[in-house]
Amino acid sequence: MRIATWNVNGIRARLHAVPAWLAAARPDVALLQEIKSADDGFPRAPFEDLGYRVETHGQKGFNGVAILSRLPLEDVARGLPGDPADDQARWIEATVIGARAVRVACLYLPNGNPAPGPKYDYKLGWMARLEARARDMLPAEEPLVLAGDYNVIPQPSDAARPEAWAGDALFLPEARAAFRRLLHLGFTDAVRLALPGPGVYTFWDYQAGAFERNDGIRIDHLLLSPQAADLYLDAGVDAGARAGDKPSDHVPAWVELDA
DNA sequence: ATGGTCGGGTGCCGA
Repeated sequence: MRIATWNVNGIRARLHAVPAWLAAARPDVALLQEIKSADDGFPRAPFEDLGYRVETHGQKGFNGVAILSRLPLEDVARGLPGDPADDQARWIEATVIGARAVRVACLYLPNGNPAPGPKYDYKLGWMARLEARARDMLPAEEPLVLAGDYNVIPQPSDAARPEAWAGDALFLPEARAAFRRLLHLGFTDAVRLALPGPGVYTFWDYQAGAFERNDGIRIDHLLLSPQAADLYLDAGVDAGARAGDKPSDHVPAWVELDA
């Protein structure tokens, strides 16, 4: 079972790039973030025509997440628990029925800039709720993949120019510590496992020719529970997706499980 | 030090 995560930065703006990538890469499951679409505005047909079921948790204009799956889905749940007042669409989870059943969560973690400020507070609060949700899910001892745009640069080696990110909400100590707390519950960073060296990036700013200069950061992650890590086969990043026409500012990251 | 680029809720906001 190959599971990919991709912040598409607007699904309607990506109606060439995303179906073309799915047709070429053929992941079993694609977890999409920043669809920037309400549920009833999501263009389902191009994906259903490629054999994918479509489950969305959208909102008008910004945010929004979706699960595309060529395998059956069960027990779809929308919204990160822990704050009934939070109406931002950033979390959807489902069980994928392959040779093994795998629980997947698709997340779009808040950016948090400018920091300090209310947006950074919202980010840290959201990360505390994410840790609580993970603590709730782990005792089931089923293969679990928490994947998406984490908006966290885990280490200096995950940025081409770490000094440029000092003071940014993606790289501040509290956000990185919250990411480590999540990892230390027992998760494996799949892309780090496959590609431990520096220079592996999933995002390049649209501005100032960042991609051409390879001035990137690694902020899209696939975290594997112990039972999912036991099924790990391979992982990677498809940086070629940034080179086509009208690309997202993020590229897909993926993991292959023996499931 | 400044400005640079996208997508969408639009002539501004979030990233």
